[in-house]
Amino acid sequence: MATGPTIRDVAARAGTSTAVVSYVLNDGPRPVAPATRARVLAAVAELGYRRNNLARALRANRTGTLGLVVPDLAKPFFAELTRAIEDAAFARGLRLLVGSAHFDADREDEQLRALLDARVDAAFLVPSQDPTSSITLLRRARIPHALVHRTHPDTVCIAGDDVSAGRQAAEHLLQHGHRYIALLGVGRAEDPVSLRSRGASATLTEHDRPLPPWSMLTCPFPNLRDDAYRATLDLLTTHPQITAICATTDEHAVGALRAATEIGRRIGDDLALVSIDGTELAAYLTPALTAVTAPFDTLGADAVDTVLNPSGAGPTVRQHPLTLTVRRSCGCHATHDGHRKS
Amino acid sequence: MATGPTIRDVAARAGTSTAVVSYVLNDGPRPVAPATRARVLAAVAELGYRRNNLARALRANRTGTLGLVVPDLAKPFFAELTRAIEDAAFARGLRLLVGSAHFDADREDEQLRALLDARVDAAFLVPSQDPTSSITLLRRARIPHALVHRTHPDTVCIAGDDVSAGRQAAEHLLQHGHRYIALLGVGRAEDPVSLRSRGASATLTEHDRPLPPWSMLTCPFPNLRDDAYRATLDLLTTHPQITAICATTDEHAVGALRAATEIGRRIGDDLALVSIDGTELAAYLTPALTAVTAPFDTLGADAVDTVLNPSGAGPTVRQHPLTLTVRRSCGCHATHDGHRKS
DNA sequence: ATGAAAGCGCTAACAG
DNA sequence: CTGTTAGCGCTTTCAT
Repeated sequence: MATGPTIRDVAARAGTSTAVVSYVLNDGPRPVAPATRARVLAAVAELGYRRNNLARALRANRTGTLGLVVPDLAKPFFAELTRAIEDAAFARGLRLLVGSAHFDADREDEQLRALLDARVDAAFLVPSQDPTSSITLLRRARIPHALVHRTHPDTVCIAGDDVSAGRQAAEHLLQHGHRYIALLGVGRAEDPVSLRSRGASATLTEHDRPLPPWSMLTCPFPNLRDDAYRATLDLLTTHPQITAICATTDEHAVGALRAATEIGRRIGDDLALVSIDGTELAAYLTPALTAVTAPFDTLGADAVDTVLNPSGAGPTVRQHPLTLTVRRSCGCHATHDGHRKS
Repeated sequence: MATGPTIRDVAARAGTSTAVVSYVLNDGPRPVAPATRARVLAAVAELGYRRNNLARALRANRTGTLGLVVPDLAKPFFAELTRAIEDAAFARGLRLLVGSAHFDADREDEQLRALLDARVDAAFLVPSQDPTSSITLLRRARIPHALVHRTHPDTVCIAGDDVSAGRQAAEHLLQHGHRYIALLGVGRAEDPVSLRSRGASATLTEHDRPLPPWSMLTCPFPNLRDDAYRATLDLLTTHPQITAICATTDEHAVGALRAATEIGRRIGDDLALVSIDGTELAAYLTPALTAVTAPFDTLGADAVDTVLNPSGAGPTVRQHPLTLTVRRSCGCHATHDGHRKS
């Protein structure tokens, strides 16, 4: 409650008006004489004055706060994305409000409304399901916003180039000489899993290694890990000739890794595995996962910059390339921290 | 900029005053006649009025926002803790502002100041290093706050019972009949790693299995994983008689798992491993890690409740028990999702 | 270059 | 039970 000194106290101590103090504090919009400015700054220092951002926000209609809603803050991918966005926001002097939607559409809606009530300057959303109604909500709130890690024709989206990521993963496996390759993924509509699957599949077809239907394993959302586990167990049992697996997310890969291990196949040795995402989890696993890695920091920075400059250019999808990080799981003899050794 | 309808618009439409509208909206502090209340609510609905929390906050000196600073939002433990705290805050109608300190004291200080500038109602901190100066900052700001996952005599702390967690881990290993047990941990001062190490060590000593000095592996912070990897590699090479490892965090365990695997020891088979933390990462690994699991949701809920009711009782440490989750890495033949099978 | 003053939208005395 | 009104602390127009 001891709200500390106000701009009036500073003005009084500096022997000037609140207007001038404000000009000094904000470097404008009007000029201030050097001598006055010095007195103001001295007063600020002596009083330990800190501006009340609430009042500022009310007046300026701008809070300096951004908002982010993800399906689950604790999942490695979203956690890393959150860190990246927070870093970018912090670097620009902004704060970040976060919320988990628990993969639930209603909860996502509530979280979004909470952000709007908090009067965030802009909002980011990694939608849990079909983003249509969320986009409508955001549009009606007339607040700058962007979809992250997911695209939709009606708004601005910051995403990875997932089709290319799928291609890279498949290509790497092809370079290893694999002929029997399975694909873990095939999600809904235009989500990353689906795009990556499409890219991988296209590449395999182009190299005369079309995926037989039985080797395209569909894993419902959001129990990716366990679904991938079961699907892989099944596949390896019925089709032992498989020598390589392309996982469309690290979670899929985790499930595949467990299934393969239980069945006695050694990943990186007699079974190759390449993943897509490249969260730190991929580096943690044993063997470390070769993965097409998402550019988290770039995504975060671009997301923040994009909502900060509402170019008004209408819906767009800003795509950022993912890059291959070679570790052990593909069979390359790389060191465990990702540097290729042979 | 289209700030939407204000309380005045609602008052006008309902044919009453702003005061009454406010009373209706806040259920007090004064009573309102049912008929009037109904008219107000109708007006609110018709106008799609949403209260401006900025103005409310400025007036009430209460933002409805909590703040959290952790060393790294993307690390599994902190990510899960963040989710838990956000869930608890959301359940109580509050928002959460987050910040990463990057394990840096100065950055932590900046993040804390950012929270204060945002006028959060209360703040949580998982300190990156010695929390003394951060505590001073928080105290001077006269804002309710709590340390989480770390204790300090000068303030209120929400933590796990880490000594007991260490004991539980060691006991489980002893029950398996292991005689040569190594300990991965031994952090600084009173941090969780150090407390867990102390607990484990005490239990081993009490059971006449004191840890020889060479089997207590110190892993500097925050490169736990790689340090644990190197330390374990070293230990297993020089002391192959070791049959069990007690890791004080999941990150230590990840490093140990990799080292053991590279050296040809099979975790859960000819080398037992028990970890402490129990993040989802533990369940993801192959083999799944038996771990003494932190009660994230309880910690989050208690943290929020504690700062919301500043009991004024002065510094305390509120301790919550961790519980053993048996999976594969200890040698128990549990199913992969943690249910004990034999 | 500076000061006075009008609000931003809301809450809560204070008066009926 | 309800209306009037004074601010919360700040920014910014309008004077000077």
